[in-house]
Amino acid sequence: MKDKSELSYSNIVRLPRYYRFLSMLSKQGKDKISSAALAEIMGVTSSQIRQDFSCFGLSGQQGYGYSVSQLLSEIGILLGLSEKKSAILIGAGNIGTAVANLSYDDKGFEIKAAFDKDKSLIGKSINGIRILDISSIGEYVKNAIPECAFLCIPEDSAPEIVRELYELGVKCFWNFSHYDIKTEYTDAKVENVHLGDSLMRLSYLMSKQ
Amino acid sequence: MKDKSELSYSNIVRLPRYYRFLSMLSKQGKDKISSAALAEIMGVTSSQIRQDFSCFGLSGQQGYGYSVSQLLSEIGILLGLSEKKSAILIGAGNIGTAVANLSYDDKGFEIKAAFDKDKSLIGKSINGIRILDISSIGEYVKNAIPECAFLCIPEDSAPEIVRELYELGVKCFWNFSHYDIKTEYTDAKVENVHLGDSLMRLSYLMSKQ
DNA sequence: TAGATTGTTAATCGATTAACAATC
DNA sequence: TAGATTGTTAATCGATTAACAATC
Repeated sequence: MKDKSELSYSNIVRLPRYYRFLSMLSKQGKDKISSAALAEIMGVTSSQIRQDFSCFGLSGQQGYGYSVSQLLSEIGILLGLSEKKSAILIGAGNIGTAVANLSYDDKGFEIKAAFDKDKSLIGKSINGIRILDISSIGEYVKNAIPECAFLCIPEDSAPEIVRELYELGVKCFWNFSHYDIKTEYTDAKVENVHLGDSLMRLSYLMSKQ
Repeated sequence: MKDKSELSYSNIVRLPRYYRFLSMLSKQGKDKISSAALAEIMGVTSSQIRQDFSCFGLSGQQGYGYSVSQLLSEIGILLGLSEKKSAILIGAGNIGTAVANLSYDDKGFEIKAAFDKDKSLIGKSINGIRILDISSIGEYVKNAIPECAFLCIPEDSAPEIVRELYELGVKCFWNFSHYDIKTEYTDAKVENVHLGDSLMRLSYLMSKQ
């Protein structure tokens, strides 16, 4: 197996998709799959699957195929799904509420607290997560030391919050704002969800022709 | 300018990001930018910018640079942001509510109605959008003929709804479910937002090393 | 004119696919 | 053993970068 850090971004992007399809097969009671059969289901080439699996350090059995349960468990480990990482939610508006209500049991995260500046929300809970005053975030982070922040706030307030969090040692972000964290903090670990960009791509697809 | 349909996916993915950075420059009052200066701001190479712009059919002036307002307006046209496309929202839960509350004025869409199966939601409104009974969707679509559906429902109910919509002529989807529309309906225009996949990638980034 | 910067061609790099020997 | 399928190497394809002539 290659060093994990050698995985290219193209590889990483496909990893969760493999996990999803293999979970489905597992639920269906399948425990043996060939690269050709999986390729058919996923709409990719069997070559790519074998190449990817080889990069991921996953092996099958020649003449037989791969074990679904084994693939699942190894991809789960690779993705770090079994290590619960603590997160805080910044912004308890519409997006924040939706994010708070996702299920995190099987995804390696746990939201410990939420923060908002809206006084009317403070003290309430979403999905069992207490909403605290954003002004208390420095104090909270110093004590609780969350590993990661889910950034569900508008772009204009993002730079300030990110700076504060980063200086307190929070360097991983699930970023729903348009603020470009990586260009400012190159060593931060960031996964962006840009709903606006996604929608514009749909607009493009619908407009052409 | 090349035929629009010749744009590769790598090109399309970058298009909204250019739009965002150029909007920012425009707000700052800049109306002249060189590929080198834009590259610096966006953290990419100037070669890529010139190549992309050339693919997009955008031109500058040799020895001078590009006009921000001109780029913005042409990328806006390319993305189809000025043609309002009608959409319906399927699912008025947490994600659906968040999606209903996004601003669509400048993104080329308008949500005409929302649908849910939860009787307690029916008749209410989110952000001025009426929530209708999901069982009336066939009738609604036949009359209103929306161009696009925003799919904010769990995966298990997605296949059935997509089939119904597709057969009624709705072939464009902003898909928040994990149901793989493209493999079933190859001519559908689909933009996926897979929050689970995104979170797993973050988990991967945080787990390695 | 001289300097700057585009637009384009060619070179490089990386990712995907094809082929097939290894082997279960 | 024969058939199936992996694992890997080589070939192809596409995307990114570098270079520079064209030209404002």
